[in-house]
Amino acid sequence: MSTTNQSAIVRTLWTSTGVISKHLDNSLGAVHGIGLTEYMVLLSLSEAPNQSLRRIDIAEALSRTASGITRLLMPMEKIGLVEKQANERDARVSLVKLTSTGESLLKNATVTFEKKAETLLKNLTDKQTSSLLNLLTNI
Amino acid sequence: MSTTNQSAIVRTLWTSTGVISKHLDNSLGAVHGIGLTEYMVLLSLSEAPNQSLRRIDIAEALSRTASGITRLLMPMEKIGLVEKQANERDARVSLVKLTSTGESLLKNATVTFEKKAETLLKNLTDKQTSSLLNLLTNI
DNA sequence: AACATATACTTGACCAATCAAGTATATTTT
DNA sequence: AAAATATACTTGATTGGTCAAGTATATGTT
Repeated sequence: MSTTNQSAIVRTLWTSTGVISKHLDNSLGAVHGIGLTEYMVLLSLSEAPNQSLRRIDIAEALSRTASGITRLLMPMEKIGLVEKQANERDARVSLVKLTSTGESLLKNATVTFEKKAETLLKNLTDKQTSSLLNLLTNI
Repeated sequence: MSTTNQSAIVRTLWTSTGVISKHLDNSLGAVHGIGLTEYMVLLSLSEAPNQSLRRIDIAEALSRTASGITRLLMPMEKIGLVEKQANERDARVSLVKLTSTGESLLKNATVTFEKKAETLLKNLTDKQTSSLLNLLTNI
């Protein structure tokens, strides 16, 4: 296989993800006042044990830097979507926990997210969708 | 099909593209001093007739705003990768043309790009690769 | 011909994220 | 136990991008 094919994948991945992300970001922003990255933070927290994570873990999960996460969380904390918690065993870490406010916002935002995702991928058949998901997780 | 599946695609698309983009951006930056977006600009220009495009067309191609493109091109012009050209028929447009410097940098950068793309997608078989490309272009 | 609207860009103010450096705490080595 | 190193985070400076508003030119309408 020529590398050209793989380059083409990366290129298509980059452009299509760019378009998709912008649409989602705009929808989430307009309807719920949060960006796509913030949505991903809430999602990560909701799936974590005790709905709380260390900042680094969030950074890792979203492929962002620790400082990026610090800055991202500040306004989220201010509007009460997440809250800080100390870690008893390690004074360096400050855990981030999903609040009930954050949880209910996430629930609503997920409706928007899913609706938008559906329209963005409406060109794919059911079979294609699951096959695509399968391939992507293999990367 | 549940929308959950489509959400999962978008999510996977977002995270994996994020990781991939960062790797490519770092490689291109370290080796050739340009970012991934700049690489995409050069690529678009190289494929355009007369290797020149209007700023808007670049913006369109990369899903960026016109002002974003203006700012992106400034340093590229300064280091001689692209050059401004007037359009005789329409004084509003300022065409962007790939220079020979830009072209040769693009050629080198493409080697890096393809090598990196190959290692990033090494988990996929040939069949999977073409099937993935096929699905992505359907979006 | 004059006026209104649309298009192609640029600029100022802002935002999200990065990197490099700094602080505080934990862990490992000697 | 002390010193060196590693980890978790924060902060200042910078970058890449956005949006809103402005300028210049082109096109459509009366």
